[in-house]
Amino acid sequence: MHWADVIANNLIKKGNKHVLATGITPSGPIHVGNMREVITTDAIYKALIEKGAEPEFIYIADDYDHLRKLYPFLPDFFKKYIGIPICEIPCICGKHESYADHYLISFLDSLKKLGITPKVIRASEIYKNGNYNHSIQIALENVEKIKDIIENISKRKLPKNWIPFNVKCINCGKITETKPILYEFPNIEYKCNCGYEGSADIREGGSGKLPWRIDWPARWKMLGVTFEPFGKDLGTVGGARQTGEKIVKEIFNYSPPDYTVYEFILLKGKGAMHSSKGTALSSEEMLAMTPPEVLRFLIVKNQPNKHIVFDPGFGLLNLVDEYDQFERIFFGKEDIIKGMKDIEKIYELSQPYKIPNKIPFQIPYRHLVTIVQISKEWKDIKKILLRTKQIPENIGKFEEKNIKQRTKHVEYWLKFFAPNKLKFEIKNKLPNLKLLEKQKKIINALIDKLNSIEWDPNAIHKEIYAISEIENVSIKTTFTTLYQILLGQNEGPRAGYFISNLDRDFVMNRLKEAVK
RNA sequence: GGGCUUGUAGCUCAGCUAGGCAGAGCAAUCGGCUCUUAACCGAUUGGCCAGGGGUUCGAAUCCCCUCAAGCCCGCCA
Repeated sequence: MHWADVIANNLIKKGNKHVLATGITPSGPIHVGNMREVITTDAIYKALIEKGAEPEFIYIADDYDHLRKLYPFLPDFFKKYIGIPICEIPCICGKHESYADHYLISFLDSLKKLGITPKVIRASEIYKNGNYNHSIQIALENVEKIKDIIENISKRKLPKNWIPFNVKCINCGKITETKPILYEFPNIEYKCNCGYEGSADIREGGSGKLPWRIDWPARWKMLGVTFEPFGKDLGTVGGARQTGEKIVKEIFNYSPPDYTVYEFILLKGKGAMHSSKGTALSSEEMLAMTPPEVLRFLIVKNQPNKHIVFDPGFGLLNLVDEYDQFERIFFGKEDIIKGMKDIEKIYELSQPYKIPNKIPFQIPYRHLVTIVQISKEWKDIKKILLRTKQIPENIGKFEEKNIKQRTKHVEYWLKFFAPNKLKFEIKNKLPNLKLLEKQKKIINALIDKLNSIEWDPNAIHKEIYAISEIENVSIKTTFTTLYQILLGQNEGPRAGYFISNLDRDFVMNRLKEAVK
């Protein structure tokens, strides 16, 4: 059984209605690793629906969290915003309402492409509109209990006058600099490092924020969360999940939600992703170089508790190939391979929206990698595909759009991630080169032959061999010569396929020019 | 120190939440006209499923122990 079904079944044992929660702080570019939380939850959400349950899927944007430090991608002057909630810091590009929105909007945009449509809740809103007030009051009534729980479980020593609430300074706007002096419902008198002294009324929304270890359990209760996955780092002993379980039971009187711990996605050769260390692949980048179903596929086919090593170089081609293979098997075009499990389910869960009712037209990614480098414009690419009969004349609009979209992804990949070994450029002028006599001889012979043969990969390939043999030139020399003339380099894509994709007249003229 | 995960072919990994013949891809070897790169085709080779114990008619799969590796343990996915 697929893991999403296993989890869904366990949830259904407890009831039919569920609230699945996810939460990612938009304090920087959201990377593919972060995406795992949302895609994992979406898979469970869809499995629940299929089984007739009534799940609700929510995403909480922690935009009331403060800026923790000056991340490497931020300009120096952002230093002054450290400690201020990210929804109250100006946007880094100036086009969004706030710092948080800058990252949040593009994240939500990615979600849409992935077919993930949770109810979005902004932490800043539920703080400001007072939804949290009751929880804040309860937390402040149980200071000692909460302190005990956190100190016992996390082995962390909290300061003497610690309270489970960070007051926001009304003067400097920071929530990290204030020290509480006296709490007497409903007011907290505080002193801020900026010099300001004042009083906050917790009945007023947005007067401050619960620290993470209390915020999380308070939220479970407030929103009725029954399932929420989290990363392995939070699952550790003494971590927020463990203190949260106890706090939610003993302070907020609510059962902790079910969960699954998900592992990190590692970048090949670089290890775990950290936006702050520059070793992250953002979800926008990923969605620019693959279709969304492939990103879903990557997450869905792996058990959440297994780490994924993702290779954005050659590995991406294999991933897309594998997806295409699953698709062929799903539609019965290819036999299932022994040992492959849950193929149908994985394919279904990989679809952002509807499952296609017939197999989409497939052109291998690797092949597109070659064609896209031959022609930049879609209409030219289409011409090649038609001429080489890789797509039928009567191709449907939807299918055409699909392939066109893939070429866009391939272009992006070539630009930013493809290994140099795979890149080439058709020179629009004959490269400056001096051919040896035997090279000229072979090209002349080719010109004669290529005129008359069928313009197809195998025929071209065979002709190249035949002529090399007749002229007694090493095959290597022939290939190298062709690449030099067409690409200005010594190596290139498989010659037969490659040349057949080029315009015949272009090739003939170029060859003639080369031996003039 | 604590926790989680992993260990299956030369390499990368499926198969473990259904206990029932050990599986793919790549590499290698051979063949397809002498085949250049990650868009070829067919065949062949290749495994004490980390090691030990237990449960079972039957274990890669479930349980226990040992060893090794990776990651996490202020915030972080």
